Amino acid sequence: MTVIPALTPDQLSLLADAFRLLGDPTRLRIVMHCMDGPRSVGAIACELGLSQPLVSHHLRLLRTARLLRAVRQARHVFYTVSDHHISHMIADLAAHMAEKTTDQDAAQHP
Amino acid sequence: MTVIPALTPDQLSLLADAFRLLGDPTRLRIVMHCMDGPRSVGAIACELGLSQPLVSHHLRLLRTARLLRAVRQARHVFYTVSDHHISHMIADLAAHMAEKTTDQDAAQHP
DNA sequence: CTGACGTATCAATGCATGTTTATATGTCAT
DNA sequence: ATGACATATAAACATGCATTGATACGTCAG
Repeated sequence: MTVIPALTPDQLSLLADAFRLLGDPTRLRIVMHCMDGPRSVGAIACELGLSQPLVSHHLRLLRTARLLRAVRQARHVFYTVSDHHISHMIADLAAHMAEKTTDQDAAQHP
Repeated sequence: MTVIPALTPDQLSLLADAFRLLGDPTRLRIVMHCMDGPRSVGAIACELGLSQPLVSHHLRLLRTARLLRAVRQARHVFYTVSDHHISHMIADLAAHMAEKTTDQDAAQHP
């Protein structure tokens, strides 16, 4: 029973957008990969086995939503998780999933 | 730079699913509404101005993903957030959004 | 300036999913 | 059992979006 600070419709929309962006496995992998330190677009594409345009597209979405931050360095653009809240939240939930892999079929109807 | 406990593909998928479910504004409203205490399907539909089948459909998804927990009581089925991690995570990010509503257009390209 | 490299954009496609309408299942009173 | 209420399911429709392939933009070396 946690108290929520009564969001405006705009804030709710932003919050949902953040969750929605993290809801795609490809994007989630990208974000989590950027949590280990700054990564260039090409490095992400290579290390995760994704096409470069796809990575760039997702990075644009994540950057626009301020989940990732871009820094240009010579010809490369390095991406980092922009906010500690984001990293912590993902890490917490990831840990929670990692320990609680009882994984019994979750389809019990009341 | 937060460390992630190296998820398996299954765990990654589950994590992304959780985020994806929270990524829909309607579902997010439902979940946040259930954080104030147990709510029946009809109450949720009425108080959030949604159709009953739509609420039931979303509740099914949230229940299957173990984000919400259902308890039958007479003719009513009450839904609650099943895990403290979930509530805390949403509350934290909601607070983070609520304070950081500078809301300048986030489209600065490097 | 020209070429090579890294990144970003664009158009097209195919699949996933949120919503509605109608109907079924289940539970309690009389 | 019958009727009323609460919830769940099904089919149909519409929309959104992830992915690909081709191409354009920007940056540095020679």
